[in-house]
Amino acid sequence: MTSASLSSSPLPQPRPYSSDSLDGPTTLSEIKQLQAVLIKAGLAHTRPAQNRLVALCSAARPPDPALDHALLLFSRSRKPTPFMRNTIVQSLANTSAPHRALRFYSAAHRAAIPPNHHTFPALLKACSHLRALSEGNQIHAQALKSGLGCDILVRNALIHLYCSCAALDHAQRVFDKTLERDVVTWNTMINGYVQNGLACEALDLFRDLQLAGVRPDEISMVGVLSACAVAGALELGKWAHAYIEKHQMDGRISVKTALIDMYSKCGFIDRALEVFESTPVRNLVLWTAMINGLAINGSGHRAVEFFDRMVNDDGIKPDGIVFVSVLSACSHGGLVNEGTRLFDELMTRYNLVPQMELFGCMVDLLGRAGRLDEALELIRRMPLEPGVILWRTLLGACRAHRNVEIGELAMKEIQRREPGHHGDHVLLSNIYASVGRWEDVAYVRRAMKRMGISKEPGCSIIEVDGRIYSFVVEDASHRYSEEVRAALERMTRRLREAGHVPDTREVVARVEGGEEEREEKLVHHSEKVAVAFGLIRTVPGTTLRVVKNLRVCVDCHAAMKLISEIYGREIVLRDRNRFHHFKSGSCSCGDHW
DNA sequence: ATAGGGTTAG
Repeated sequence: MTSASLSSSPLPQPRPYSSDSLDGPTTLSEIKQLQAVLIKAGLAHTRPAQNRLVALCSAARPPDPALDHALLLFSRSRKPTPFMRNTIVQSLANTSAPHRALRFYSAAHRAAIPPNHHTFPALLKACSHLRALSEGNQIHAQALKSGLGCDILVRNALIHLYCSCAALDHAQRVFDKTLERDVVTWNTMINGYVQNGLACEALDLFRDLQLAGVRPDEISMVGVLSACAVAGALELGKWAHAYIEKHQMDGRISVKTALIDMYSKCGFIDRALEVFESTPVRNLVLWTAMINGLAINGSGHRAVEFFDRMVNDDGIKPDGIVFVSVLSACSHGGLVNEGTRLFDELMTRYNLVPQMELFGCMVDLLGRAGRLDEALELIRRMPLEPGVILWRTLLGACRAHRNVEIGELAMKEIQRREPGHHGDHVLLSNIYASVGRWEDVAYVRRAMKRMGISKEPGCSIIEVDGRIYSFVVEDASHRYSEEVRAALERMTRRLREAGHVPDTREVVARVEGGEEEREEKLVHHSEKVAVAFGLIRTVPGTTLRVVKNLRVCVDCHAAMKLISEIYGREIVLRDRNRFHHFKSGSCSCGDHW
């Protein structure tokens, strides 16, 4: 094969900037041309030619037709090579039907064709995609039996498998027993922790990587940035950014994407925009990160603007994911008309079939805007069987708009599908509380107790001097240090002096507990403890950044506003869904969350 | 010679 033989066909041009190109190197028709040339030259049946053709198929875009062609080549081959076989397993593992990889392998296994150290990573990858822990365990056992259990590729794939299946203890065990770790080993474990929401563990592991004298690469840095995004750790994220620039690792679009995501999720939207504007070539994922950043930081109009820019200026076709972001921007910003327009275009202009999540966005959009009847109508008329999440979204909207009637209806639907989810009962209780129906509040709480439903403990983290401190509400005052206890007491006193009246409507305390006990619970809400800690550990005027795992309660929200005023501090509080920027006594969310 | 790890939502 010569390059001249393909010179008339349009070969993919080298990308000027990004190494994460969206298009594969070759199309199927180019592969077929090459194959024709090889046949004419009488080389088509040689091993290198067959290997090369299959490899090209597996790298082609769009992959599926090329993959079928690879399977054809394989079936017609008189003597398929292990390379062909492994490449096909690999490609099948990366499709939307990864179990085909396992089936393909079983056929070889039955024919007593031995696997090699490239077979197992591909099979394990298929299991990772399928979250198939037991199949993965079997393959683990086979790898050990084949004597390939020590191979670094196999071990890395095993770590990846266990992380994908949320079996972090298994992953950690394989990691610990892997003594000759390479950078991929570290990256797999770090990203595994991040993907399971364990940011602190991921960051600790990154420090271990450095202590072990391993040089982090771009993917290590993506992992660190994701961890910072999860934890809301801006200072560490800035450090990582500086490190990336110092070592010239900011060329990849995935690094830029991770930076945008990190700054957005740390509430530093201006820096996210700077990174975005400094990126010359943008793809869908990068745009999505930016649009989502605008969405969660409350810039609804700009999110829609960026979405239009992406489509019109860059000619990028949106997918379901970016639609989730832009529609959630619309619902937080109350942009009902824009949201409806986009939802229509989703089908008419982009030929996408809306999935459940997108109906969820629309229910949220209508519900938040107070158009509860329309939201209910949409759920009833949608072509899919509405999932529990849609009803839950509607229930949340009923809380915001104090609608008992539709709220009760939504709750019934939820209970039929998934009883025992604590948040639903809390929401219903809050709806009753918001209209003063205290007997019903008490009833819900008794029901929760009877059903043995407990509340997920609130947890807040705050970063001070590059270290992350986390505070969990469950074990109240006796677990705090003397320093934290005293700080919390002082802060509570100052709040009272400034006229803060505890608002216990959203406290789900034991019914027999009196008002005093419920007020006491409020004091110990984790975001208050984190802020009290931040107030004493940072110099006056420093912005406090807190990340909470649950939605912020009405009392904490009011308290934060007051704290921002009396202490002259900005507080950026990220809750389960969104940001609250407290400044001079008010909040960016306009008290709607 | 070719075969591994990463980014966006919920």
